[in-house]
Amino acid sequence: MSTPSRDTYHHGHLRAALIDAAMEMLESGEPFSLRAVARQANVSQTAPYRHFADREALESALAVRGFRDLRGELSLTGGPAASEGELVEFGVAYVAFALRRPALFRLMFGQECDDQNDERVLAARELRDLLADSLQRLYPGTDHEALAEALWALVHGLAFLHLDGKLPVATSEDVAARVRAAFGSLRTLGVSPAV
Amino acid sequence: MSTPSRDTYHHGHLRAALIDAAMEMLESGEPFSLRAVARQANVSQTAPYRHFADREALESALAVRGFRDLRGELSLTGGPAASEGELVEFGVAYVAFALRRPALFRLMFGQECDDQNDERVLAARELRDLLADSLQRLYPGTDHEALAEALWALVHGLAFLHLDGKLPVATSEDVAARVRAAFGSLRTLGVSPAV
DNA sequence: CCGAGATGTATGCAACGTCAACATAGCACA
DNA sequence: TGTGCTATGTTGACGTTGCATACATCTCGG
Repeated sequence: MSTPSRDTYHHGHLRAALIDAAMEMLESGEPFSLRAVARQANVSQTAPYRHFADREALESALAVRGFRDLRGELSLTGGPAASEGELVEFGVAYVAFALRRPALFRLMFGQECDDQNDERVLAARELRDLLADSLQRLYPGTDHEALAEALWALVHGLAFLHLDGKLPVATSEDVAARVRAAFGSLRTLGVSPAV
Repeated sequence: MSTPSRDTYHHGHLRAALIDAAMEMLESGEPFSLRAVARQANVSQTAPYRHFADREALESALAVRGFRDLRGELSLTGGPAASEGELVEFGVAYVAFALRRPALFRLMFGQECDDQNDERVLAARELRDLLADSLQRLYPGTDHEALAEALWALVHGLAFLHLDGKLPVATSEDVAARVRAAFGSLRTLGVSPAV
């Protein structure tokens, strides 16, 4: 499956095969290296350099796929959230994604990344737009910029803190409940005396 | 300064010198390696292994110092926040720390860490306790757990998103203003229809 | 004063990312 | 049908990393 027939000198789908192999290793927990990826694709150690300038380029390709996947999981319909409850579930799905595919999530966010990679920047932007559209629909007339940042940061922070074991946790349902509780608790701020 | 007199065979303060050297490299942007750190401390490549079991142990030591530093910057007095405004400034300081010492912050959070390292776990816990104490004082009778998680996640997420360049940004004052705006915008949620 | 244990050193390994030089396959064009 | 160009894959090598083992040197308690 992952190893196309290698009876010809030319591989044919090397680029895709490399991404597949790298993603597979990433998901299975082992740290991926260019050499290991090449090995998995049944190809010489330096073959990847025909398709990726360097390791970072491969990582960006993985990140792009990650962003697309994440967006797909947030919004099953592809559109923005239609209710506040749905918005909260976006957050739940975001954190769930991070916990289910931790290595990929870290790769997408937890490191200095190539900001020159247009496709990668674009993919991240799509995610942000989905949230912005949702907020614009749900809270017309408010400061979307600030709210979008706050909510994204909230779920992003929850994801990372859970990932790092900084928050005590058990099952994935437990995590989901905590995400909802976090959203709910913010109302405490709203009804308290002004800053 | 960072290189104690090396006129004796035994270094004397090797452990501290190694941590200093590593921190210095980290702050100055260069990726630190055990070998490079040893070089900087004017010591053989394997000498660090007398003081740190492996690379991760050194990282944990750096992380511990980072947690202590961060806690000190959040609360200048050492105590919890006395007002909601002060709490917001905790958040501002948190994000500022992350942006001023990005490599250290990433080391503290942005990677799988050694949860077996007691000192490291403890240092992280101190941070969490500071927030919990503040909330207990400011909002008696609420669900501190959830609110603490939410607020920590908020600033943590803001820090990471800024670090990753996912949010457009300019000066550090700009960032501070955005953090305050993010806190403020959460009130929007509070006054909106129930979930 | 002397030997045991703490501390630092020398050497070497396997794996990594990367590069330059070379081999091969398939397509464009005659 | 043939010929050569270019994209693709291979080989071999360099310098780096983390780490382990065997060895040298110092310090201190008796």
